[in-house]
This record gives sequence, structure tokens and C-alpha cells, in this order.
Amino acid sequence: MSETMPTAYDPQAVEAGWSARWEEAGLFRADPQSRKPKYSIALPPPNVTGELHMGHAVNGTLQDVWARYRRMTGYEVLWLPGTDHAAIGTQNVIEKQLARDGTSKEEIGRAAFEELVEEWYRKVGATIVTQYRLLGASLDMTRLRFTMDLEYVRAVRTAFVGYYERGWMYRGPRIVNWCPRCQSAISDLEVDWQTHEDLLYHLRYPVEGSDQGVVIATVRPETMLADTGVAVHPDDPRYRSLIGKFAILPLVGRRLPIVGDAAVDREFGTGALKVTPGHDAMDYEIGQRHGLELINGMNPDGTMNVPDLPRYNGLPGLEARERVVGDLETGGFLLRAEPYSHEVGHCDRCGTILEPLVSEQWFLDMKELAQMCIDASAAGRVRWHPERYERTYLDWLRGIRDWCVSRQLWLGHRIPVYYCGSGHQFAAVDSPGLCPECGSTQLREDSDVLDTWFSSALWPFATLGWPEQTEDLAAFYPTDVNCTNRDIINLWVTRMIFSGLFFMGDVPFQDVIIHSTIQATDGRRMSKSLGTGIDPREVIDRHGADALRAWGALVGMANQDARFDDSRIKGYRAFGTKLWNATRLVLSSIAKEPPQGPPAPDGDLELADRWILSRLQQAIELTTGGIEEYAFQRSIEAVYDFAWHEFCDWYLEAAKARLKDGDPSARATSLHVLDNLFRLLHPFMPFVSEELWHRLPGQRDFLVRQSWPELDPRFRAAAAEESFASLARLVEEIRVLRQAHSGGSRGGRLWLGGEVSATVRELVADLARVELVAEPLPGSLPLAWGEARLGLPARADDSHRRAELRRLQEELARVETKLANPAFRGRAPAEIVAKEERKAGELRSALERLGEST
RNA sequence: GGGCGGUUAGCUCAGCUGGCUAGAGCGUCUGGUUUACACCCAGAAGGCCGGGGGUUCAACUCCCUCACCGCCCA
Repeated sequence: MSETMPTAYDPQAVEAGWSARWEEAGLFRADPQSRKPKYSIALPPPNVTGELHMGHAVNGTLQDVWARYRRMTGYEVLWLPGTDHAAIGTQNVIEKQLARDGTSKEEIGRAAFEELVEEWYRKVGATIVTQYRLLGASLDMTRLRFTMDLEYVRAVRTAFVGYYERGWMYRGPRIVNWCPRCQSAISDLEVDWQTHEDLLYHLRYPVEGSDQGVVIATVRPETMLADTGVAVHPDDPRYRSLIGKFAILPLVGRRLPIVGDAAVDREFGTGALKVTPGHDAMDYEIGQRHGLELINGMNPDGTMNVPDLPRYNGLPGLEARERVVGDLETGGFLLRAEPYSHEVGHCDRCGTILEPLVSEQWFLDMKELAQMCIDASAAGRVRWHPERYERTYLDWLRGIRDWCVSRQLWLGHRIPVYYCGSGHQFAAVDSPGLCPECGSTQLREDSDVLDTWFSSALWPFATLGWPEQTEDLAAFYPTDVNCTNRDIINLWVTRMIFSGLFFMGDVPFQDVIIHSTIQATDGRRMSKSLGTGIDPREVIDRHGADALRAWGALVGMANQDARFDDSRIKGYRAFGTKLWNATRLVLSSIAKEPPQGPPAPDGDLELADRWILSRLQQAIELTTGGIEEYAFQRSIEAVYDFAWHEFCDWYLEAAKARLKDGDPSARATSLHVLDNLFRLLHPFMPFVSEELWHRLPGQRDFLVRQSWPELDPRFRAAAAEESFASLARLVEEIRVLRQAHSGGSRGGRLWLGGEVSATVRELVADLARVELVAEPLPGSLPLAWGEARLGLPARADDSHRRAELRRLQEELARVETKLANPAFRGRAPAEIVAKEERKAGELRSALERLGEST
């Protein structure tokens, strides 16, 4: 095998073939009839608005780690892929494209627009699938889903009808966040708040039958045209006497009832509030309480809708503002305008300033659904990682408002509600031929579509075939883990939880993992428009998917944000090279005569063999623990350190000679360690681990079908670990000493005193590259960490030894001070005290050896 | 205004429930090629662990406070 192994590791060459081979072998196809325990994850479906970015790559990596690890620990795993149609997002992308071509969706018409949408879905959907394959994601591609699939559409309609029949889906005029550009309502969670520096206008409204007026303050003076009242706080002595009177609306002349309402903030502005129920959420509520008229003063495109006032009718918002302010000033109603900083809502898809607007929309009553979520959380049925995000979820649920689920878009799931000529209204999963109440065939379907999140909320079970009672649904629901970004905790995760509880009677997943947000190298947001975005494919081209994944797994759950760091990714590529070469070394020595089996714990093993097998146990424990406890950085570091700094740096160096001489225990040990190492590494770096594992002797299936390394306590060897550690310390001291005195990486004559086995003598000589001598040579240097003397050709000066003595003396003084403190001896655990005493002893003997005259 | 996260080596970050001389990768510097690997090997330098206070035998770690950076909600 080693003959065919290239001398250099080339990630592209290694990775190229494996995704296809894995998929052809059906390794990731889940079997609902399997008798193994089930483990499932629904991939958070990426939007088809664009290709995958670094955040998706990290998100996918984390899930792939669990998927592969669970397969190796005996589970039947389903990791289900798919994409989301992202109605408003996709519509915007296509509209921008049309605008670039100098046309618009209105110009080309609905049918042509829908064709463009279909084409877009196909193109981007295919790219996304390719990207996951490049990443090595072990998704079950035979179950690929899209939120606009026919079966999925049916699930969405069924869900709507389910809520409708429960009486929780209602339609009515309410204040919503209206985007004049998208010409659609959007939900509270889709509002992007930005600070604006505007003017706060103080306006005087005359009071009927009085020569005084009431002064109100507003930042949106143009909305006054739709004012239908003035409100003051009922306990405000400044205005109490006005309650029940009327103000006269300037420019319009409308009589405005002055009402007392406790919702008025006495501290804001003048403490008196103009009430515009059609264009402000709080005003709407005040209007409702006091029976104020509701006037819709704005068209869906944001222009003024005041047919009785031709001077303003049809003007765009800002122009209307200028004209209104000018006229108010002329009329003497404008007292002053002062700079004012406040938060203004923008559409998070297109950036347009949102207008609060009364319109007829569909709402989902959230009272009971929110309570179901709160209860599930209290019962511990959903666990958040990190835990603090549970509060984000609970805080939102406790202050929840009904969910506006209708959107006025050209693409998305049509609301399955029908109206007949006689005014009946009903919801139906399947398109009905006639009205169930009056039999009328004159049916009109509701023209609105559903919020995309309404359909995404069904993802964990709609993808498994719901509402049909499928085998998949029985086998794989609830899923185990939901792994996502914190931005969509409430937009998506919470809504999946109540949807699952309502329709399936169970939470959709037990663990929610919120991973870190990937930032650009300089800490800015990674975004295509800022030019800070990085395509994972570029990184894969440079360093390979394995390297990207190792880094992603390392930083994915470590912190709230993670900066992109090319040098670290590059480091994992170098790690791949290291493993490649270590494998070449081992293979070259065992190729002719492969070991017959694993090393026997009680067999004829040398010190180095016993040591590395014991260290392997530690590596298995740390790696496994890290995965189980959602702390992948511990796993990665454990595998990396073990492989590089223990196996390569020390074991292979120590065992090299024996390997070449055909020593059976060295061969069996090194093969066993590599085999285990590749298994441990496989969830993180699947390609290179698969490749190298396949090159080991014997029949090879696929790594993901092998069992996860298990701890074998018989390989734990505390004594071997201790002797190897002190041997290594001695070798290091020799290297330092030699470099301090003569430079160079070899040479010197070492005398070793005390009771040291021949094995250790040879190992020290070999690893430190010194010659052993029977007697200490005159003028040779003492070592601190062993009964030994090193003779070197050149003796420069004594400064290294003096520095070392000083360092050890200082350290000893610290330890002795601590031990001399009765409080320490009295209160610290005996174990800690004993440790300090041991340390003091070691330091004293090291000082004694070094202090000997030279 | 309320909440959350962060501040540790030149850079990017580890450091779990307090207890090794505070670590890693990259970078810098010194030395090294008897065939596993220069994407390498052996070393070194570099840190008042953001400031102040407290608890404790013991604080990077726990508590209080301040400053700065970032995010979320209103």
C-alpha cells in the first residue's frame, strides 16, 4: 500500500472522491425499520436567497460531528437536509434582478415571475447541495426537502386549518408593520430598529370653546391628517380639566375628543398626545378604548390617502411632511421643532422605513401556544445550550403578541381560506369545489400568502411526512438536536417548539444548540454587501474541507462570536500533513508483514508502547467527553495534542528503530494507535481520516460504519506514564543544556547514575542524541532532573546554570513560604499540601544536584 | 432604559465545579536535513489575566464596582 501513497498530502485529491463514494454506498441513508436506537437532526434549511456562507459551514460541521459520532456509537441516524423558500427574501432578490434589467414583476406579470422563481429555486438549491457535499456533510440526500414541495404545501395547509378550526386563526384590521416597498405586512420580529436623528415638532391644537390650546409633540407631523383624538394622562393636573372637551385639528378642522388614558407618558414631550389610531400601535389601542374614529391616511405604497384634502392627497410621506409643517407654521400652529433622537423601524429584508398601518391581516392567537412553550421549558423538555438563551426565549414568550402570519407577496404558501358569494368563509386543506354552507361554487381564494416562518415552524415533522403517519415520523420524531444561530431563536426555534407541541403533542427536539456567529477577520459582520463575506468554497480550495471543519468545530460552540482566522485553518491543514506522514512511516515498516492483531495489554510491550497506549486511553476519554458535553474544542485539542505531540513527537521517535527492525509489539502498537486515532478524528476531519484508515492493512469498509473507540482500563499504565514523563523531562533538559552551551542538536556524552534500566538508557541516548559513557567525564555538567552528567565539547560559561539555580531557588522559596503558613496547612485539603511538599522535595534535590561543584 | 456576552502573549483564542512555573495555534528570534514530515524538528523570547475593592489558607477563576467593545430587547 505504501508504494502507492503519495509523499505529500493533497487535501483536494483526498477529498475529491469520498463524498460520492459515501453516498453511493448509502452510508447516510436512514432506515426507519432499523432496530438500533434512533438519532435524528433536521438541518436548519438554508434560504434559497443565496449560497452557503461561513456560518452555514460551521453550522453544518457541528451537526455532522454528532451525526457521524452517533453512527459510530451504534445509532440509526437521520440527518435530513433541505432548503427554505424564504418568500419575502427571494422575492426581493428577484425583484432586484428585474430592476437591473430595467423591468419589474408587475411588467412581466405573475406567470413569468413564477417561472423566474422556479428557475432560481433550482439553481440555488443545487448549489447549496453541492456545497454541503464539499463540506463532507453526511446528510441523507435521498430525503432532501424544500418548503415548497407538494407534500410540504399540504402540511402547511393542514397546519393552518388545524389552528383555524381551533379558533386561533383570525382575520381583522390591526396595526401592522407595513413595508411600502414590499407592499406587505411583516411581523414584529422582522423589524430592524435603527437610531434616527429627527425633529420633534411641538404643535398647538386649539381647544373648542376656549382661547387656550393643547400642545402636542410628534416626530411624524404628517400623520396628523388622520388624527381622531387627543389623549392626556387622567392624573395629570396640567390637563385634567380638558378631558371631555374637544380640540380642533389644524388644517383639517376635525373635532378631536380629548380623552384621559393611563397609557400616556407624562414625561414625553408636553405630556399631551395626538391620537392617530390608523398609524400607531399605541394610538390604535387608545382609540379602541375610547371609541375614537379610525382613519387610514396612507396608501399601501406609502403615499397620503386623504381624498378630502387634495392639497396633500397622494403625496409621498416626506413631501407631505414638509407641506404639512409649512402650512402649520403659516397658520401659527407650529411652536417649535427640536432635534430628537429615536429608533425607527426598517424592513429587515429591504431596508425601507416601515409605516405602522391599519390593515386587514391574518393573526394567530398566541396565548395558549406561548403557555405551552413556557410549560415545556419549565418541565425541562427543551434544554438550551448555552443555558442563557432560555431567557431570550422565555422573555419573548411572556410579552408575546399575536402573530401576523399573512403577507402580501407573489410567492409563498397561499392562505387556504375561501370566500363564497354569500359571504361565507372557510378553510380547507384541499381546494374545495363548493361552499360547505350554501353549496355556492362562486369561490374566491384568499389572496395573501403565509409568513415563511409559518412553514419553517413545521420543519421537524413536515419533512418526515406529516400529516401522514409515516414510518419516518414514527421512527425519527422528535429529533434530538436543533443547532442554529441566535438570530432566529424566536423567529424560528420558538415557533417550531409550539408547532411541535400543538400538532405532534411533543417538543420537536430536546436540545437547542446556539452556535457562535462567524465574523470577518477584523471583527465586523460577515456580509456580502460589505465585502467581508467569505465563501467556504474558497477556504476549501486553499486548505481543504477537513481543515475548515476542524476550525469550525473548535470555535463553533466556544464563544458568542468567532472571528474568521485563516492561519488557524491553515494549521489544521498542516495537521493533516502530519498525520499523512506519520502514516507513511508506520506503513513503510509494517507493509511486508502486517501485525496479526491489536497489542495485548498484558503482553510483551515495551515502555514506550505501554506509555502511548495509556495516553490513547486519555485521548479517547477527552475526545468522547467533549462531544458528549457539546465542547468540541476539548475533543479537537485532545486529538491534536495526542496525535502530534505524543504519538509523533515522542512515540514514533522512540519506536522508530524497533519499527524498522520488525519488532512485533511496536508494529502492533503503532497500527492500533493509528486505527483508533482515525476513528476519533473522523467526526471532525472525515476525509483525511477515511483516506488514511483505508490505507492501513486489511480489508476496509467505511470508517463511519466502524465502532467508536472504547476505553480499555487494562491499557492504563500509571507507572509507565510516570517513567516516560521523567525520561522525557531528562531528554528536554539535555537538549536545552546542549543548546545553551554549544548549540547543535546532537552530541555530548551522558553519564546516567542511579538505578536506570537499559531500556531507559537507550531511549534517552536515542532521543537526546547523546553517547552514553560509563563514568562521569571530568568537567561534565550536572542535570537538575536526574542523577546524570553531560559532557560537552565546549564550555562557554556558567550563566545558564546560575540562571537555572536562581529560578529553582525562587520557586522553592514560594513553595516553602506556603508550607510554612499554618493557615495553609490547617485549611487546605491534605492532597494539596502533600502536592506542595512533594514539589518542595523535588526542587531541593534538583538544587542539590545543580549546586554540586563543577 | 432593561438584559446578555466579551476584555488573558505581537495577532486569534483556550483555561470546566478556585489549588502544577497561566497554555495553544500563528507570528518573531536562535539552531537543525543519518530518507515519515521544512505544511518539518529542537529551543528561546514575549503576559501587573481591562482598572479598583472584597471573600478565601489560596483568585485568571467567586462577589461588588468602574471603564471600554459587541449583541439582543423595549
